Amino acid sequence: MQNSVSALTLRIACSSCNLRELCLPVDLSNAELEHLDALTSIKRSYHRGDFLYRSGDKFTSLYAIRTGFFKTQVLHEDGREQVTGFQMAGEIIGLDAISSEIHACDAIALEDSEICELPFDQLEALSRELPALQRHLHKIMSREIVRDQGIMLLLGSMHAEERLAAFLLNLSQRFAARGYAANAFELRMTRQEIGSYLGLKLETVSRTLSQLQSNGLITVHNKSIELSDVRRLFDLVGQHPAAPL
Amino acid sequence: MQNSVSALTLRIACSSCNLRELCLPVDLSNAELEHLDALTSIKRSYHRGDFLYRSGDKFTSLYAIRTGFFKTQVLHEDGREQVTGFQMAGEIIGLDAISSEIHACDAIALEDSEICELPFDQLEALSRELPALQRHLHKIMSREIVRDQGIMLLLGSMHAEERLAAFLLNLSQRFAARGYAANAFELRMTRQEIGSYLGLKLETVSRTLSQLQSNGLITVHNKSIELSDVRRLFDLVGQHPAAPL
DNA sequence: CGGGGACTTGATACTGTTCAATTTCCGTGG
DNA sequence: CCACGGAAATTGAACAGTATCAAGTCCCCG
Repeated sequence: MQNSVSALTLRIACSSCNLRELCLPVDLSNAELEHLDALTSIKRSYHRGDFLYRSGDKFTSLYAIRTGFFKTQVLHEDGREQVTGFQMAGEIIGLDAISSEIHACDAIALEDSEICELPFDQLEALSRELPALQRHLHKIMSREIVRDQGIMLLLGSMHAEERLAAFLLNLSQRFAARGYAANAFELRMTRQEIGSYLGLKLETVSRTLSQLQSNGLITVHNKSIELSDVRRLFDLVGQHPAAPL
Repeated sequence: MQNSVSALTLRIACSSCNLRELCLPVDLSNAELEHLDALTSIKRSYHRGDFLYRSGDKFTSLYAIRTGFFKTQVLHEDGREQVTGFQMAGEIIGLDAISSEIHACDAIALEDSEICELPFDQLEALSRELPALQRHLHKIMSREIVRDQGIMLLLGSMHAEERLAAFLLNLSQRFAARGYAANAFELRMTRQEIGSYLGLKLETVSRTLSQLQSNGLITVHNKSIELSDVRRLFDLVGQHPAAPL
């Protein structure tokens, strides 16, 4: 479930791009696919630091990430901020805004990125016609709920070292699902952003990465990470391969 | 949004029970309502401690709580457990299972409760016919995502005192939305369950409640809570009336 | 090549945990 | 109705983990 990248996302975002091989169960006729293609005609590019949307913006569309990397964050009135997720190619962003029709968080590009805009009214209309699409949309939303609950578990009951192990393993699995190396990758976010996501201060993130390195579990050089002992990383998290977060 | 109890839930769970006054925006004809009533014919009762479903159970239905109080929790392989939410009358439970078609958490009654079972296949079919219902279902799922993100913020960046203030205010608002007293209520859960939900140990929960009491913000007698100074509770959380969590 | 942000590391402070001892509450059975 | 027993809750003292404050280094962008 973790490594099964959203089928809708990919089917949609990828009819016209390079991720088709990740497309999943949704079986549609060619005619039906044409409807989807019509729905997904709006493409857009963003540079690092650009906002895809801001908290308070009116909700109109979901966004499928075609390439690149985003973060979402909620800003508290008193200045506190919490990164609620990091999203990569093939993932859908904006689900939180459906409830109030106003975006509840900011979405910011962490590197140059391309998205496909999915007008939600049209998506709903089409999913009334296509039960497979409807089911898929529901699964995507449900998966987001499961993911969030995994993070609640992490924030509520794990120590710094375990949180970072879980975080790195999660990234690893998601990269692997996209055909990239599972055990060596570049972090797209700063220590502070990682810390915000994991409920830690940036110094603790830095220290803990150093500590994982000196224990031989990983190798760190700035933003480049190598997982040297995946086995022990899983042990730390207390799970065997195929984990939440 | 927090105090707007799920309309679908209520419309459904309440056509045949005593919560009709909370029913919300979904406008349906009588014929359409009959379909909903047909969908919601399965009622069931649970005693305190009963499982509504268990992690690993096959997913077939969502459940609308008609009366009572539930908790949901995820169990980690190494014994850790995390309470992911407390649900009360008018709320929908089971959304996390849609993604994998297997329940990802346990749902346990905290007091004698009644639920209305909503077979998900039928719900999906009906929502293809009724756009208002479809939209409503989407909003319910999205609201759950927003709620979870609020808890992430709480777990990631708040101190014990702030977490408890936010927790109590949230309960207060939800009771108020159901017509119960906002400033005096009984906790249905133990200190340990509160602690698990808030990422604290039960001793810390106890100590912090005592501390809030001696500062004059609340009055505690076992499970009975009185909010003596809502103003300052909101200040603690760093928000003004109408808050997440 | 210069400058500023990002990162690392150390020393110290503080919040929450852990361990332990009591007390209180509540359901059960006499 | 009261007495009993176990779970729940409170409180204290010592401890652990993370935050905070501060200094210095590294890296990348312009």
